[in-house]
Amino acid sequence: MIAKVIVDVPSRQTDRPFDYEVPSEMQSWLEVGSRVGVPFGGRVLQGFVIGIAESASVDMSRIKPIAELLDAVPPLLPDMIELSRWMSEKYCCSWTQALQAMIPAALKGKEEKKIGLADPSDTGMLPDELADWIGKSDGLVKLDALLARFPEHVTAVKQALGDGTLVQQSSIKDRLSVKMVLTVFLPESRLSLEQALEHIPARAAKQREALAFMYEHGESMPLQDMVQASGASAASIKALVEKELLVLREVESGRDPYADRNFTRTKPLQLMEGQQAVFSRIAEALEEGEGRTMLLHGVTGSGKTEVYLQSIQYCLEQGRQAIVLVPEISLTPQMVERFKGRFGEAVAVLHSRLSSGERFDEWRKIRSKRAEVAIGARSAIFAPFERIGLIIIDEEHESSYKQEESPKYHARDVAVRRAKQHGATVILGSATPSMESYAAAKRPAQGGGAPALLPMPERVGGRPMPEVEVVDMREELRGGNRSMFSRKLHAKLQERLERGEQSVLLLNRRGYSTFVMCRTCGHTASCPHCDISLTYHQKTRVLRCHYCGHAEQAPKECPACSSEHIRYFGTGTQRVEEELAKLFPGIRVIRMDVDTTTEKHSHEKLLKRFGERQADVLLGTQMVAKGLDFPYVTLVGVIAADTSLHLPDFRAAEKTFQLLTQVAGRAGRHELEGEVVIQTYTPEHYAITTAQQHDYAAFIGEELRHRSMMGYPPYCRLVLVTMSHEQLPLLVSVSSRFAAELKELAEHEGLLAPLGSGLPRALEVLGPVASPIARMKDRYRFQVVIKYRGSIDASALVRRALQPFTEGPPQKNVTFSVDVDPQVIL
DNA sequence: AGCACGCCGACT
DNA sequence: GTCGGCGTGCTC
Repeated sequence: MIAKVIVDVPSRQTDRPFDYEVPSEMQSWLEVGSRVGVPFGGRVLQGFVIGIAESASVDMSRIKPIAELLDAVPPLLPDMIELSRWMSEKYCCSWTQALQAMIPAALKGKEEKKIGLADPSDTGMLPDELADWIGKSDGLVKLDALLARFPEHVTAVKQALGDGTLVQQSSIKDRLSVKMVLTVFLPESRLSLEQALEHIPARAAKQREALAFMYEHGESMPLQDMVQASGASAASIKALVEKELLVLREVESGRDPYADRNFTRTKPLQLMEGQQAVFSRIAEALEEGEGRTMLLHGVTGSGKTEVYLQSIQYCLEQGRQAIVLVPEISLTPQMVERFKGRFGEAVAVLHSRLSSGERFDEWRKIRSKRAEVAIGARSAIFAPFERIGLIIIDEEHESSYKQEESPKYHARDVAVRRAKQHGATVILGSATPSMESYAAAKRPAQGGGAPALLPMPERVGGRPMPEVEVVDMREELRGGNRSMFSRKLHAKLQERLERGEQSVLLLNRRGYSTFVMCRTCGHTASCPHCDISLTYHQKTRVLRCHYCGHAEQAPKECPACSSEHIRYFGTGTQRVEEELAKLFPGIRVIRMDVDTTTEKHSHEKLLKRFGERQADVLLGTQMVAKGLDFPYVTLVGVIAADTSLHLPDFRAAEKTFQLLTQVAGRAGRHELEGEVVIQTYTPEHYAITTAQQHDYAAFIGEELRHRSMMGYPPYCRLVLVTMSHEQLPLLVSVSSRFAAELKELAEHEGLLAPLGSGLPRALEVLGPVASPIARMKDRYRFQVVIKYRGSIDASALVRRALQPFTEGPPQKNVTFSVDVDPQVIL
């Protein structure tokens, strides 16, 4: 029995199956999808079994046996092997990268070398210390631990391994990094609270409080939580520990963060007419089970989530499982609560804030069939279910569904593919669908029938869309108002303050713009290794590069002209905050931006405070636009709508429209009516006028016209190839040779001929040109963009064009990075 | 990706 | 005369 194994080396030369003999004792356990440890080029590596065959495809004498089987239950299912193959082809990544993306990080095994004496009685020429050390730990010791302990004996160890005194044994060790958390316990033999309190001085009120709190709460609690919840200081808890009234111990970090919470079970709600119509269409598709994709276009507040919940219910009743993808940012405890409330323990939650152990636990819940619904961010699309019936992608237009590291997959596209394998239905939900999805849904389906578009144009309860006012800031300036607040927004904020209602202010600014500039000569601090400005971190007064991590002290004087007039440009939100404080003395503002949300959970904490009405204004960047639902928010203000409109990105208008629509939907979701004020310098731009009217159809009409004119998606597709090297001349020559190779291949396939009647070609190769970030980590970067129409397999073309550069020996140090369907090309 | 095998400069 | 530099080539 021969296993075809993909070995964990992400290089083009090893990106193919290798044959291994399956030892007889493994034969009944090993399956397609098993994870194994195999000898490969003198070491042991992790690999995935992608196939099982009777005989090998190379000479038997070269074949080695599998060293170990790493899991009792294969972490991958056969359909996922096929999916990973498809991914590696479509996204031009190695097969092992695609496979690795599908399983939790905890299952990324690494080789661990151990050594021991070949003959326990023969220590050969080993120094005594070494022999003692090895002898003490009955048999085998970790090689790296030994070398760390006796760095001076490296050569002796090598020699002993060479002459056979020592033997080496390798195995694959999972990196199940377990986080330990300081936890407070009640002592096992404990006094009653009354008795215990007698041991505490009467004046130590904090200690008494803390103890009482602990008795009330139960057995144990993480120290951090205890401090927060009881208001006791760590010092007073320490005092209690010293008195042996409490015990402090390190325990494995909170597995199943939701285990101790009681979710109130909810029943399906009565669907409104609009919801019902959509639900019936989904139920139909679920009945058919033909792997259809449908676009649920529902305005904000139209009750999409209830439709999701009932569709999932329907799917589960069919005996199939469901996956729900949401953008990371909206995967909040409230969101989780809605799903757990309906489906209880059958829900597994996967998101990046879990520790790798917690993630692994949730994943195992799915693999062992204890969960039937998986909800999570992008990578939850790989939830190891066996019979998927429904995949829901909420806010499908969100760019976070695209992974920016290899494999650079788009969860939406992977979902469509995976659904085909399972005959599952895909629901793409959004108030502002992406151009790609909308165009695809409008296209007549392959099998004919109605377009796969499910509209939900009305809000639940017939609540009106909020009134949106657009303020022309040029007018304000002409009227002598040089503040960043228009008179209208100022007046409305004042009103909210007087009425005790809340406001959300959005400073529409993509990326981080905290930089340093000399006001005398205009010099800006930039990274010495990358062509990019350094980001200023106010707290530490450090300038840092986002790409390579380079950090330096913020200068007191300009390095170029020695001027002391250095301007620190804050996040922008800081300036708005200052201005708010000036205009409305005593106003309580919560600022949410990269500066205030770096710490874990800070995001949730800030929102929680706002929800508890501890502030009048929530001020922030993009992140305030997503998924908030606070009943007392009756005003949403956009400080400057056009900041993202004029970026050199063909999606700038789409992103702006989505953001404005999204943020406008935050107002007046409950009894109180909401108002929205958008400030802009280009009030006539269609992205702004259509957002004001809540008119997606008008926006998309105009935007599609532009895209068609300029030849951008969805009228074509793109592949971005970025090459990098330390030496510019070499990079220039390699990148042009690559572009030439592409053109030659395309020419040969007849793709470069004009399509006739003045239409452009089926495929164009643009570049090479310097990348937008022309240098990163001391490497120059050039890019080539492939623009193509129709059903050309551009990935295959790129892979073929890449061959001479990866197989041949010359200049193999030029690294190629391929991004299929890139989010940004400029 | 590693690690081994293989041909040319500064050291005991 | 040897140790070791990392250039190319293979790994079932």
